[in-house]
Amino acid sequence: MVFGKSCNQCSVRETALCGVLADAALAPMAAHGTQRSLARGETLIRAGDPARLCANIQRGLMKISHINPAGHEVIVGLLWPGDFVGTPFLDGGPATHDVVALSAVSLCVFPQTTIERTMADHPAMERQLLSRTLAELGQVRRSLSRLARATALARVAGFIAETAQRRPAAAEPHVIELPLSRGEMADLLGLTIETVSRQMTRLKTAGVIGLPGGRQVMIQDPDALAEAADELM
Amino acid sequence: MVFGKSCNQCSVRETALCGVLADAALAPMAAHGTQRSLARGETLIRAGDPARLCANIQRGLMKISHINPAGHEVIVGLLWPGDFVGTPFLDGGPATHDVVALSAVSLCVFPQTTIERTMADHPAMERQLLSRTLAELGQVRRSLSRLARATALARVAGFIAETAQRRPAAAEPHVIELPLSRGEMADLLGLTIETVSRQMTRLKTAGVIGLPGGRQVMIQDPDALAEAADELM
DNA sequence: CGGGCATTTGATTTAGCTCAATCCCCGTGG
DNA sequence: CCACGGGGATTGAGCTAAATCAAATGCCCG
Repeated sequence: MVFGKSCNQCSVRETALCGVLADAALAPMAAHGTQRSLARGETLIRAGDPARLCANIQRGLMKISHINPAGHEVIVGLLWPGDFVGTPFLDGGPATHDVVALSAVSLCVFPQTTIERTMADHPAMERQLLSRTLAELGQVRRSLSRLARATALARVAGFIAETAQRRPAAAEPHVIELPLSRGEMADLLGLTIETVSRQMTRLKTAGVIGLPGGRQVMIQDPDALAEAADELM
Repeated sequence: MVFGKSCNQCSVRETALCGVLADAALAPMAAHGTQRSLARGETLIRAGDPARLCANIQRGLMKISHINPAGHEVIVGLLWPGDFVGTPFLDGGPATHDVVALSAVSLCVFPQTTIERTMADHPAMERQLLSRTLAELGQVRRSLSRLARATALARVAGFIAETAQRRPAAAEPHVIELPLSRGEMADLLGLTIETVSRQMTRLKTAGVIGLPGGRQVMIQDPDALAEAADELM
C-alpha cells in the first residue's frame, strides 16, 4: 500500500499518462484527489470493509470479485483506465466486493469525506461519474445476458473480442495480450479452467485464433471470432 | 400509450401514491416531468429506438429484456417503484433493451431535451439518480454472480426470497404473489420453464414453500429458503 | 538441470436442456 | 350445470454440454 505523490502534480505535459485528466472536464477534480499506485495483486478494497473510497483508474487493470459460499471466486467485472472504483457515498454500508489490481495500477483517490463537496463544486465530475456508472451498468447487463444463455465457446470468443477492442493501437494489431490467466477467465465467464482451455484450442484448431504462447492471442479471423461470440447470446 | 395528467398534480396529500415524491429531495423535479401510465404488457422503450427517455417508476413493475440472436428472450433486470428507467443523456446511442410493463404502471417521464437542465437546477435529482444507478449496479452484479455459478435450485430459491423481501407488509405475511410467469422466471434466471417448475416442486416437496395455486407462493420455512438460495452463490 | 506452476488433454459423470405428454385452472358457450 | 378449449404449469424420458476427476505436457526461473 504505497501512497504516491499528489495528483495535482499531473501537469498538462503528463496528460497521456494520467487518465483522469484525459477528459478536460475532470481536470479540476484531480486536485482534490490523492495519487496512489498499486502493485499487481494488491487489494484496494476488501469485501466487508466498512471504509469506502472512490477513485479513478489512470493506468492498469483491476478486477471486481467476490468469494461465494462454495469458496469459488466470481469475477463480476474488470476496471480499465478511466473507470471509477468504489462509491462516492458514505451511506452505502460495507463493501460487497474485493477490488484487486491485475497489473501495476495508478489511480486518483478521492476521500469519501470530501467527495460530496467536490461533486457539489464541480458538477462536471458528478455528471461524468453518472455517465460512467450508466455505461458500466450497460456493460454488466451485457455480461448478464451472456452468462444467462451463451455457450462456453461464445463466452470465450466474446471475451477475446472485447479484450481486443479495448487495446487499440498496439504494436502488432492482431496480436493481443490477455490480461487474465485461464483461471481468472473461468471465474469471469462462469466456466472451469478446463472448459476455457478447450474452447481456446477449439478456436485455434478452427483457424480463428493463434496461440503463440503465454497469454498472447493472435486474431487470425476477426469475423469468425465475432460470429462465434454472437452464437447464442 | 396513454398520457395522463401532469405529475405536478401529485400534491402532498397524494404522496403515498406518487413514488417520485416519496423522497422529498425529488419533489421539485416532479414538476418537470409528465405523468404517464402503461397497461400490463405495454412497451415503454424498444431496443434500437433512437429516441431515449428517462423516467421514474411510481407504481407497478417493469422488465428490462432483449431478444438474443437465438431468438430467446433474456431478462436482465426488473424495475420496481422508485427505480429510474432509461438514461438522462442524449449521447448514448440507441436503446439496447426493451422495457415492458409487467403490471399496470405509472411513471413520471422526463424528456431528454430538458433533463440536463433539470439536473443542473436540482442537484439533488442528479445525486439521487447517481445513487440509484449505483444501487442498480450492485443488484446486477449480484445477479451476475448468481448466474455465473449458482445451481438451478439456488436461482429459484433466491428469486423467491428476493421477491418476498420486496413486498413487505402484505395481508398474509408469508404468502407472496410472484410478479412473473414461469417462463419469465426462466428468462430472468437463465433456465428453462421446465427446470424452474421442477425446482419449485422440489422446494414444495421439501416443505420449504407451498404452492396454493396461480403465482402464489407460501413461504413455510424462510431459513431453509435462504439456505437453498445461498447454496453455491 | 530440475522443481513448481499453469495449461492442455483425456475419461467419466451429471445438471439442466430438449422433446413429448399430461394436467390443471378458468373462461365460454351450449 | 356441465362439456369444451386453451394457455400455463407440471411431469416424464432421454440427451448433451460442461463439470469433475485424473494425467500429461509445457514453460518459466532459479
